[in-house]
Amino acid sequence: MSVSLAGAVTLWFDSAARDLPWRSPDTTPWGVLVSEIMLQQTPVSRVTPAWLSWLARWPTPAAMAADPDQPAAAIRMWGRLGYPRRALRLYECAVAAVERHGGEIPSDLDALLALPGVGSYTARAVAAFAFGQRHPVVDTNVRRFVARAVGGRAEAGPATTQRDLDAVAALLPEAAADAARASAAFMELGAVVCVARSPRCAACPVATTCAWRRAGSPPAEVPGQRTQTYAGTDRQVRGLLLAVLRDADTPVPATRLDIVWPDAVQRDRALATLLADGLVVTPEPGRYALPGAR
DNA sequence: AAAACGTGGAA
DNA sequence: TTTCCAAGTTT
Repeated sequence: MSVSLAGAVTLWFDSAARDLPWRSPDTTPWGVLVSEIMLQQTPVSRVTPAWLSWLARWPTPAAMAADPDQPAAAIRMWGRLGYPRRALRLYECAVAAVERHGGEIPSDLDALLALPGVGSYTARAVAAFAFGQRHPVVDTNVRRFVARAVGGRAEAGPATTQRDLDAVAALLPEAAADAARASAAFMELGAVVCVARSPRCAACPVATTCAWRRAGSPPAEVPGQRTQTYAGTDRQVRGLLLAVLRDADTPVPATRLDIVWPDAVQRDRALATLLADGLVVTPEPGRYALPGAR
């Protein structure tokens, strides 16, 4: 073997990396954290404009924490990225940074893991991409790429396990900066070449050594998981309700919410979970608003 | 450990 | 038109 897997993929990354704004060398750890939270289950194409707007308005955690319109402003700025609880978590991260870390995003992995909405993936991504540390960064792209290139399987398991972390850690170069770069490269390859549906193996820098290809590109073992329809779910109703409040500049009466969904039982249930999540408040009986809205 | 949690674009 | 899927986290 002339060059390691990480080396080959990193070399490819050097010329093929997309020019994403949060990859700019002057991006702060806060900017990296914002990107990682936004990218949780949301495609790059939709995140990019939201990230630019977010950082323009709140260039630091302190700026965000001090904004008197929070957290309503965060929820509004979040727009339609989906999973709006992430907007709340990001605001809470800003507050935590100010209260616990002198206004900075911490570099320590355990301190990162203690931030709201920051799990195993996001904490390691920030530690690696913002601080250049050597940690396995394992997201769905990396799991899929490693499952194929190393494991010879068409698909990865359903969730990130300690085994996944260990497997990726074993692939990383020793030098921290190289390891962080390799992690970004693995993710990029999984995102644009080693994709889920029709992998573009002709464009892959490690196609000749890929265990899955060597095995004849066998199909996935399990056909597929549940289809998970969206129409008619509580999720859709929550989205409709929150959209009304996002677009309103004063607290709205219940009648404004009643019209977005005909089933009162499901509507009330969705509203109750929004209240429980802290995404909606009742400033006065019978009226609803985003938290902190003035 | 399974299920909840949004949204929109591509196939 | 329907299904798949996108840099996950939390309970």
